[in-house]
Amino acid sequence: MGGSPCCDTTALKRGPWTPEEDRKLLAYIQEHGHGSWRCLPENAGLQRCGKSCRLRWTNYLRPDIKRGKFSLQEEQTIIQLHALLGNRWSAIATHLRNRTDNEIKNYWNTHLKKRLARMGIDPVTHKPSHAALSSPNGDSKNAANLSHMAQWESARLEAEARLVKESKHRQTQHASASAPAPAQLLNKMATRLTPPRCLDVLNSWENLGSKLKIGSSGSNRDIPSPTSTLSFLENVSTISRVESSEITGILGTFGTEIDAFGTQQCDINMTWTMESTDENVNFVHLLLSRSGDGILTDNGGRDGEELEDNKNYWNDITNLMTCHPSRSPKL
DNA sequence: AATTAAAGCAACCGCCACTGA
DNA sequence: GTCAGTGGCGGTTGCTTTAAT
Repeated sequence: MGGSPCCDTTALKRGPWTPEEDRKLLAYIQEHGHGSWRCLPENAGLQRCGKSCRLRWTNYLRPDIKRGKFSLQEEQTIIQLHALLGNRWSAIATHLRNRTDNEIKNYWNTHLKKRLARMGIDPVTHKPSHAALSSPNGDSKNAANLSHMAQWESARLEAEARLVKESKHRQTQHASASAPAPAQLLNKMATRLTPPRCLDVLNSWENLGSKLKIGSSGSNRDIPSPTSTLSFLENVSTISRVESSEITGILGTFGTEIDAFGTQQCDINMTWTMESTDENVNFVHLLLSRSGDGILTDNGGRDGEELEDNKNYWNDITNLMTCHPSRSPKL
């Protein structure tokens, strides 16, 4: 783990943490909180620098950390957010409860990036590789994808420009740090001027989902064993001239940051991911972007533990789409 | 069984943003 | 406005484990 140390470490230990060090750090923080990381090592009796203690706590010892295999839902969320946010691992981590940015980053680099590459998707740009674009029967689908991509990109870029203008004003109004709302997330993203990214990956992931639904060879050990009727759909669509209050009605009960949409009529681009069986809708993730200003919101990815009546939830969404048939979803 | 290569991941560093003096 | 201290983030390293030969 190369490079020069971050501080004077002549008397400080480096490298892997021992169980005894973990115990000391855990016990100290549980009793006193971490307070100043700089002072913590001495107070806790550790021969480590504060930075090392903070890293060990945030990436390993924190009691709310979820460890182990990533679920299919988590993988999809990471890919979708990476398409929007790029390598903003901490921002992505705020959307995956109990996963650390470091763990997500490692998982992306060791699993997802390679898998996307095998699927013909450039993991940096999230655009299809040349080979994928020139597939014999993909022209019409790609054209539709490009249309949606253009809508998303347009909305996102508009939002970035607008939010850069507003950033100074917002900074004075949002002095207290809390979990970032999607608009705040975009604000932070905008200040770093991320390169344009697209959402072709969603469609390729859909293809993977379709293969999984049909296949029973079990060759892909990364995917949880499906039930006999598991279906998995992803889509991007645009609802025209919808009252955002209609969407509020659907999402409001799940504590969504729908307030960002206000109450006026607007065009809304909608990306959704769902997983269902005959009996249940196990997971629904909605990502909405208002055309014009590109304000984003989502439902955070709702799973079976959170959705009391998943089928009704999904029915509400599909009914809404049906009421706006001009660009209804391809189900 | 031994060796080598690849994968996984914890931990590190440098940089940057924020805050208060 | 400037500067130092601090915490957080993203990129990277290198040790350990697993798979392949």
